[in-house]
Amino acid sequence: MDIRKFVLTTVLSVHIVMRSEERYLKDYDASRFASPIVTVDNVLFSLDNNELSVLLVKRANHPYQGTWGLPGGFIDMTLDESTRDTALRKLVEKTGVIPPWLEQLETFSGKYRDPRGWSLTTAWFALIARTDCQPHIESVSDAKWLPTHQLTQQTLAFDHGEIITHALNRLRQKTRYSLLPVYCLAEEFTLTQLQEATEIILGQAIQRKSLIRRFEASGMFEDTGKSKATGARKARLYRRKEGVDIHLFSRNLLNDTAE
Amino acid sequence: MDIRKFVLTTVLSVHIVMRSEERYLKDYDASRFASPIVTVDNVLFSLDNNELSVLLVKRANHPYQGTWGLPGGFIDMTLDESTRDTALRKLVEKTGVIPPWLEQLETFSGKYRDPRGWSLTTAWFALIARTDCQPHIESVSDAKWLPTHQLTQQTLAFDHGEIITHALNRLRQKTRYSLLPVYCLAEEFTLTQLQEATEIILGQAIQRKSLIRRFEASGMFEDTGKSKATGARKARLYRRKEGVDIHLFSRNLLNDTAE
DNA sequence: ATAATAGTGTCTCTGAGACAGTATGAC
DNA sequence: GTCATACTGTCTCAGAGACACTATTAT
Repeated sequence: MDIRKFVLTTVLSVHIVMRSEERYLKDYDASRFASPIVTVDNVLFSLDNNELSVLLVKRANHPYQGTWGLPGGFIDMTLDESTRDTALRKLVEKTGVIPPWLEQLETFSGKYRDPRGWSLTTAWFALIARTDCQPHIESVSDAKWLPTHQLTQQTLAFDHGEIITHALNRLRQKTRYSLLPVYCLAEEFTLTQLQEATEIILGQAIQRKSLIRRFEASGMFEDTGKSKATGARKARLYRRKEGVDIHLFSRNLLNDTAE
Repeated sequence: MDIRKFVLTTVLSVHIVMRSEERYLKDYDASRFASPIVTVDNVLFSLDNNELSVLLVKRANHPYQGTWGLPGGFIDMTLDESTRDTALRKLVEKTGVIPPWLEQLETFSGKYRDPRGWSLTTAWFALIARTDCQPHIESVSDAKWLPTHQLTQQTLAFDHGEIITHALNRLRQKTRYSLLPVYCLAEEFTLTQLQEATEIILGQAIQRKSLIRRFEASGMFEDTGKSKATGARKARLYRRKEGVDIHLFSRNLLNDTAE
């Protein structure tokens, strides 16, 4: 960007109208000012078949009609109290359930990212266990899971490919200093499942011992008392404690791998 | 939020109009749909007099006329190619210079945060050396620096107090795993200045030795060959290397202090 | 010389990496 | 018993915390 034009920009002289705020608000017409197109999009990740996938929906409307894109849409100002509500509403429409992890990713904006004109989308990043949403998704014909390693082959609407890449980086980074991948697992899970989830996301093996140390130090989990057979010795089943926040560690895993 | 209402929400039946995307775009009228009020705000931090301060401007217009708030405003869709441009344009208006650090913080949205109605603001987080912008700011009567420890006493427009709190948390967190505070220093700086900046931001003393280890390991800086007298032994002056990205460390400082 | 600030050497301590060793359960 | 998977013990190693030590310069 050429920033010199900004340096030369002078402060606009402000026409101060002297009237009460009350009266000002009464007369205020939100449609007076040209406004960008505002949407909300979700990057929902899930694990299955040793793959990390992202949920896509086929666009029913223009622009990019028929192209795959992220599940999202316009804010419903009567239903939604914030863009978080919009994100949740759209996710529930497509998956039938509330994802156990939802955080704001980043807002993408620009003159050229939407053919209709200047646009802005607040992107959210979510995790879910595949089994918790698979039945609902299979009932909808216009939704599919895209394995992230096929991202480059798939043409996507708008800048959704770029948004997914940002979300992937965030997921990988957070996996190095938290146990975020548990939110991709079923309610009750084994340490081996958590290890596999972590390894799929990071794309490389980790030390089980390091995972166990963190698991215990986090204080986030409790033993269900149950165990699960997987062909050999039975593995203990854990669950997340009620109302416990995610624990952030002060060191990263895999700190040899350059950032 | 009551999420049951979302679970009950059914997918709207989509009226698929069969016409070419080209024709669709030609007929597209962005003002057809109700849209939230969209703005961009900046949280600009700076250090002076052993204090971390944030830049505020007195609002010239309704709503909150006369109240202090963050420097920001509407997107100019002809000037700005993205909200980053909007953020920069507003910062240059108020400070006269481009800040050496600018990153997106978060987007705040909601039905009630602006009395005019449903609104959304993309907040940006910036750092600058006080000396680089002080002359310009002093020439503008409607701008001031608010020391962050006085945040609770100051009434601010909209949810700007909350936004500043988020930015502060981000700054403190990043200071623990990077050398972000250098962006609050002049072009040429001493290690002691960097240490003091870090300590002001974190609100506690750090080990100079740890800072030096990180400083050397980061590869971000070069010796200017010059040095600066401060009353006793002269301190070496360093500067940031041209075009070098910020280095992220794999461990945090102060990891005793609970997250 | 003294005081003050700049910078070094080196020990401890935490937690990740590595990997050998033990436990459990299906067959 | 064997074999596969689950789990533990314990060593090494990087880098933060702590703090004593040396270096430089104005007075």
